[in-house]
Amino acid sequence: MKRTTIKDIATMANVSISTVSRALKDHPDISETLRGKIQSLATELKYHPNMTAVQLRLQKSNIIGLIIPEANMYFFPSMMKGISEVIQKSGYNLMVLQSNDDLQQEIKNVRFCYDNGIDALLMILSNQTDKLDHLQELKQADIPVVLLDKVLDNNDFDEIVINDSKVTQTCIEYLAKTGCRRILGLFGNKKLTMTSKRLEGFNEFIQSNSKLNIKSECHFASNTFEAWACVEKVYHTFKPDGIFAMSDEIIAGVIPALTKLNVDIPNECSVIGISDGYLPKILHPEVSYLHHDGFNLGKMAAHHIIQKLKDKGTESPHVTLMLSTQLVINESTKKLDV
Amino acid sequence: MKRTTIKDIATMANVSISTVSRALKDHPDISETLRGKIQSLATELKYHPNMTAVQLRLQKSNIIGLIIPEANMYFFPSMMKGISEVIQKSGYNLMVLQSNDDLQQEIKNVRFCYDNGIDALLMILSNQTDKLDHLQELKQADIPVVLLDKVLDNNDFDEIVINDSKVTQTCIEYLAKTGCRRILGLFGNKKLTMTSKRLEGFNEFIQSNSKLNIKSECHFASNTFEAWACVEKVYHTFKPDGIFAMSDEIIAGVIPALTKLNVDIPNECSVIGISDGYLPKILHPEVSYLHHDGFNLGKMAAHHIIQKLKDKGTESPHVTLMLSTQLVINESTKKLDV
DNA sequence: AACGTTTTCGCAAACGTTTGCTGTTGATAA
DNA sequence: TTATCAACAGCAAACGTTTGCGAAAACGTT
Repeated sequence: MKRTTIKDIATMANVSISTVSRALKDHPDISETLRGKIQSLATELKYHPNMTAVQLRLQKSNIIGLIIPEANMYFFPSMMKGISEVIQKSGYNLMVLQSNDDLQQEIKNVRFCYDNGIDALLMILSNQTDKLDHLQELKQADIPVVLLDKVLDNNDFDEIVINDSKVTQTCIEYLAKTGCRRILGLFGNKKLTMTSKRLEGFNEFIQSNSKLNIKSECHFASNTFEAWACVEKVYHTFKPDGIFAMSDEIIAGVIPALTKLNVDIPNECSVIGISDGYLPKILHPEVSYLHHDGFNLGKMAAHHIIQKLKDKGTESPHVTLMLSTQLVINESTKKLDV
Repeated sequence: MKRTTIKDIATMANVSISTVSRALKDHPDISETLRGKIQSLATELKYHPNMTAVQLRLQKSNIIGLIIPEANMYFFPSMMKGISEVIQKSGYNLMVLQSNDDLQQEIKNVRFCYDNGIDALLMILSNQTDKLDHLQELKQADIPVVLLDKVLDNNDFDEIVINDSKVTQTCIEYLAKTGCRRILGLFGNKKLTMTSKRLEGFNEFIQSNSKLNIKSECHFASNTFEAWACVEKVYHTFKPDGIFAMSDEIIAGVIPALTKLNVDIPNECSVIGISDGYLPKILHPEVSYLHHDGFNLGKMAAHHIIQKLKDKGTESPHVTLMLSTQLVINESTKKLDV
């Protein structure tokens, strides 16, 4: 069955299509009576505007794109929830695309967004992405872009992040304060700026607190099971009394590994991580973590990009928004003496 | 900067718009030389067709919509991966929308998809959805719709599911075979067809094996922490020697609850569930599960809908595709005597 | 009765494509 | 020379909207 168009209504009501168009959006040019007649006719015929046509005419889609590497289980669900909540409230629609951590796919996705007339783009870079050429076109077309979470140095796009270095230091500091002196750092994909920032924080704390004489060792794992394997391999050689896991994915490998090794957490070895907060609750023992709040990150990002959409036209320098964080202490670490 | 259009190219090349259009898609009407000239001009000007316009003209978007309740951590990531893999390979694009388990939002999403000219729709119903009126318009417009995983009885849409009743029976059967005689069933949202099907299977096994004299008790929890609380409350009164958890979300509550209660799994109490397979690996002890494979479900659904897209026009009755499943036995249950 | 205002509505262009049809070349065959 | 034909390219309509402008009708004012 063909979709009813404005033209159908015009024919039936014996008026021009412009009159119908105006009547449907309560334009004062159209008399009360005619307006009513046309509107009831429209609902009767179940008329809904063809957004493709509207988009073409208005050069505006009300769609905000979101490109993510993959919908993994930890961070994205809560972040997407935050984003979509805000976006929907603002009358926009969210269109989610996945790059599967593949740069070529990411480029295609950006292309797709641009060619389909999205109004703005939220983006989490893939692991492979190390420059942002594919975003220049959007920039030139004055389409707002906001990068979340993973970012690159020296880019000129708005970004919203946590202070990776600082939060890592906070974690290590906690371990140190509770007596850990042999700390194993487990990190994710080496190529990510996020990883190097967190690694930086890790090393910085150790170095600037050299009086504590902390021994440390760092390793990289690109997923849960690599992290697991890594702990199994390293534990007996390095004998850590504290482990820092830079993400949920890593935490999910560390805990089972230690459990299998029959390590007493936290008495033999403390564990702390950076996490969105869900996973730590269902693991045993409950893991201490620096709360990297995906839900709020999403909300902030969405708010920010909608603001940019409103301010469109006014030139503004790019900004970096920093999300506040919080340390949550559970059973996987010793308590601080108060 | 304005986007370059076909018209810009036409002006520069001193030919008509139609010639450019044809040249760009290698139409034989355009001479070799002119074609080359236009094509290089196009790449030089970084021309990319405005898909909105193409869509309007061709009445086809190459976009497949996917509406999900929410991007929770367990099932959706792998499913989405399966879907997007297949869809991208077929030259389509996937547009993901979330209903947040809210029927009104789901209706809006369907509306949005329809109004924006998607070619087909994949859909996981929200918990609230109990009829499919909002999909009728798509059906009438001959837009393929495939329902995944959660379905309703007596609908006339294509669906792809697992045999909920049977897989549940398989789980309970395993518990029974390994000696469990007091089985606690933990289920999700009561209103879901999925839940009642699985509950049905549960009860059916118990009843049709009455000679085994199995005592059972069933409870409902709509999320991980409700499940957790439920186990805490029920465990000491009912004293189960086997627990069936109907989903990852439930499993994630059951294991920590038992751990806190100091229950020895599986010696005091076995645990088995229906799962996508990731979570069981990182819990301790590793959980036995009936593999409900999200990745494959996604792939199947995507293949099916693309096939429907190809077969468009040819009338066909609605089908129900059944995903094959597999039992994976880990440490959380006793082994079968061989 | 003549004129000015307001109300009410339609014409047509525009958004960027695609494509059926037509028209113009130049070459070939009769 | 003329008819035929292929090769090449443009015109214009169409997809479904929105909206500036102009015009007709209705009304009020002198």
